[in-house]
Amino acid sequence: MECGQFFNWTREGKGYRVAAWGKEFRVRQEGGDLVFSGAPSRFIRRFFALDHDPSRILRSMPQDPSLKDAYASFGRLRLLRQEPWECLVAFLLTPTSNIPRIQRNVRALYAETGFRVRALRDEGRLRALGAGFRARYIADAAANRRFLKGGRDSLKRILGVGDKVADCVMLFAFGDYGSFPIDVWTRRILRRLYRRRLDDKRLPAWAREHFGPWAGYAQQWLYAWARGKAF
DNA sequence: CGCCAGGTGGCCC
DNA sequence: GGGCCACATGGC
Repeated sequence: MECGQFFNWTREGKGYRVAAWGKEFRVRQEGGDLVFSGAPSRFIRRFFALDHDPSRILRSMPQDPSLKDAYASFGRLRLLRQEPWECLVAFLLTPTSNIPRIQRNVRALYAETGFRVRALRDEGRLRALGAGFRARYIADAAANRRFLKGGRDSLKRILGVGDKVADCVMLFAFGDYGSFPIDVWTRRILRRLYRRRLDDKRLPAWAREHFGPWAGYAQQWLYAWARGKAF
């Protein structure tokens, strides 16, 4: 919940209230159990990707000390299966923002519009909610939902969708688990730990190749690990 | 107050 | 295709 892949939640008691796939439900972790209410278990298992096997995913990658360390701290996280439109709207709010602000913007947008397309076409309203220059991106996306398909090239026709946002939507909503989104953090990580001399432009392809078909998990472990370290 | 933030589009050459 | 830079605002 807190590792920056998904933003539409609030803390509630010992757990979270979550809004996803047009539903609202509660979850909390108790030891190895996931306790929930407000949604069917079938949905919960799928959303939280409980069918994924993190240790097997780790073993599918080339091992190195940094990756093992990141896995030791964050290996229990899962890549959630997000609803594509909700995921796109959230990540259109991310450029040159920060996690607390993104989450606040996502929650305000959800509270105000429920992510309904008609409401999100109103750029002025989005600005009033604090989206800043990103308001235009979302208004454009709402007017061009036909490009929201499981393909990078189609996604990138939406204003505000570049390599990074496209990779996030492919990874978090379309199940392209080899996707390795490059942002300031993951760029820093890859440069410092793996490929100091490689062009920025080549990093996404390099990471996909290096970590393999589950590279997205490596990305998420390393991201969570580095973010807590003044890396 | 100044720097940075899960980048991108639109210029310029 | 690469190198700038504005974008709108909050966190720290």
